[in-house]
Amino acid sequence: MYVQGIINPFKGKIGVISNFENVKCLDDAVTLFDQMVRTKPLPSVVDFSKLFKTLLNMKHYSAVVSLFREMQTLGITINGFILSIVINSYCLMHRVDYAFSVLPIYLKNGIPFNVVTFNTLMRGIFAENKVKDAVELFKKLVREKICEPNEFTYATVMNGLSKTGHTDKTLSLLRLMEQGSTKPDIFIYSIVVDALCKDRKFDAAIDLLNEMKQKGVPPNIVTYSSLIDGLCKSGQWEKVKTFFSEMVNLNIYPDVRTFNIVIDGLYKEGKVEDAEEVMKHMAGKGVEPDIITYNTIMDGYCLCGQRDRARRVFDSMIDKNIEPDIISYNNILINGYCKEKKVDEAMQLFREISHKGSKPNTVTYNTILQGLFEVGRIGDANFFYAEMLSAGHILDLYTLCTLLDGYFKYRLVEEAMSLFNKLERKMEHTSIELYNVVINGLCKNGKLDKAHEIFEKLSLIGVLPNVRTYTIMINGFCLEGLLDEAKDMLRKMEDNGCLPDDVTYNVLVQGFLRSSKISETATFMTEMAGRGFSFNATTAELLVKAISEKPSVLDMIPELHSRIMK
DNA sequence: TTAGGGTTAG
Repeated sequence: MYVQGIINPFKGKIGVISNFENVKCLDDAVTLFDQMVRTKPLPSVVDFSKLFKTLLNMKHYSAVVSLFREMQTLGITINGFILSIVINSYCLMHRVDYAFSVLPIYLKNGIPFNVVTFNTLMRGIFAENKVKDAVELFKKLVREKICEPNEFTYATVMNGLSKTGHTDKTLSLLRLMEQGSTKPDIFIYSIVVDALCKDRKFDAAIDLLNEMKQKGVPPNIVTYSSLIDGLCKSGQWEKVKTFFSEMVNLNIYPDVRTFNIVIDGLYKEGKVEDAEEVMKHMAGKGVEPDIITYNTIMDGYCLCGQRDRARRVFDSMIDKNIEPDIISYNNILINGYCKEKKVDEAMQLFREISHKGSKPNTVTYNTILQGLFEVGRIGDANFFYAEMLSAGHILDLYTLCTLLDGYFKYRLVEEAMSLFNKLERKMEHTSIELYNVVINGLCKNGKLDKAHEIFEKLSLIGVLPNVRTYTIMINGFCLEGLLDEAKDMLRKMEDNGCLPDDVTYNVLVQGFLRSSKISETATFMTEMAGRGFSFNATTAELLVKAISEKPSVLDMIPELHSRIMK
């Protein structure tokens, strides 16, 4: 029994007290809804919005929509709270078009739009990667004074921008806010710190952290976790320790998320023992592992080639009554099968998952798609992609990159370009990562001119090349023996404030070595050493080859000499 | 006394 009628002695009428905490699943919610609509007098609109919020939290977005329609059919009063929950549901279903179609309902019912309406819509637009549309809406709100943007508005826009690679714009908005009346709060600062870390601008992130302290907006657990994540991913373990201690000294205690971040970082670097040490520390501090901890551990073991151990962890999870989720399946079982090139087993498991109560998600599809391409089963990959589309699955950037990369890898340039052109026309997925795949694919298939053309177009369409884009172009030029162009590109990237990384230098060195330009190779190697970058396997192989063909190479490259001595 | 913002998986 979820609804209890009680007499409210002050108002003298029957009110409904609903215990929404008892609503555990979709059935409970629908039962409660049915009871509510039959109660006389009707429960308040507040009760209905609480129920809708509960459904939203349980991710039953389409249920929100259908119950909302039923309310309308029954002529039950609605309000702005309910409408924004409906808009949010559509947005979370990646149907921002339907979300917009809710706007006329405001007008019909005389409910004014407010800043929440637009914040929710903007988040939905960003979720579909329509950066330009979102920014346009933001500007329109400000320009036409439709509503006053608040901290939430800025947070939404800045998060959307940073997640699509526009860290610089995020930073300018921060500075703009500091001048204006809506001052940046802890959410805003945390978004910028995270953006800077994802952009590998750690010094800037640390500067901002200090700036926060000075401005009286002290960093919290999220800010520190973001920074620690960035530092883990870039292998700066000393700094990880520093900030870990710093936060504890400030009485900000690492939570399960912080620990998961560190454990994940350690496994990704193959530091299994350190990861286990951190887990012990975590247990000692009384922080309970969650499902993500287990998934991280399993993923970590798989990465270190200890797949059997991961399956143990899998079993122990079940023993501890922690239900494996779709990520557990994705990370260890499906991904494991795919890595072992046992795609049929992966497919079979994929079919079984839904019977076990989990639902394959986009990552599941992407993993299998990638697995199929990996073993060259292009026809099956296409078939699987079609299945994904017809099942109404959301394609993410990874899906598209996997498809394009797969096509290019098997020299299916026309298929790749036709898919890319279709995507570009829709202009929904303008992300540098997607362009990187296309530019790389074209370069590797001997279509440097076309690749260059797309590269040049990037700035016109507002997509910023990143270090990988430049490296891909440099590699493209090197493959064609156009070493001057490769060097020009290196200069260009530095002029544009994009610093070359170890991959860039390895690519350059390989290009010059292949053309036997030893003295220039030596120059780049010295630069590499100065920046603390090391050779990768391919570079080392080429070097060995060059030396065996011509031993004097060794003397021409002093840098190499000292390294070999070491 | 009901709506909208930040950190971890491929």
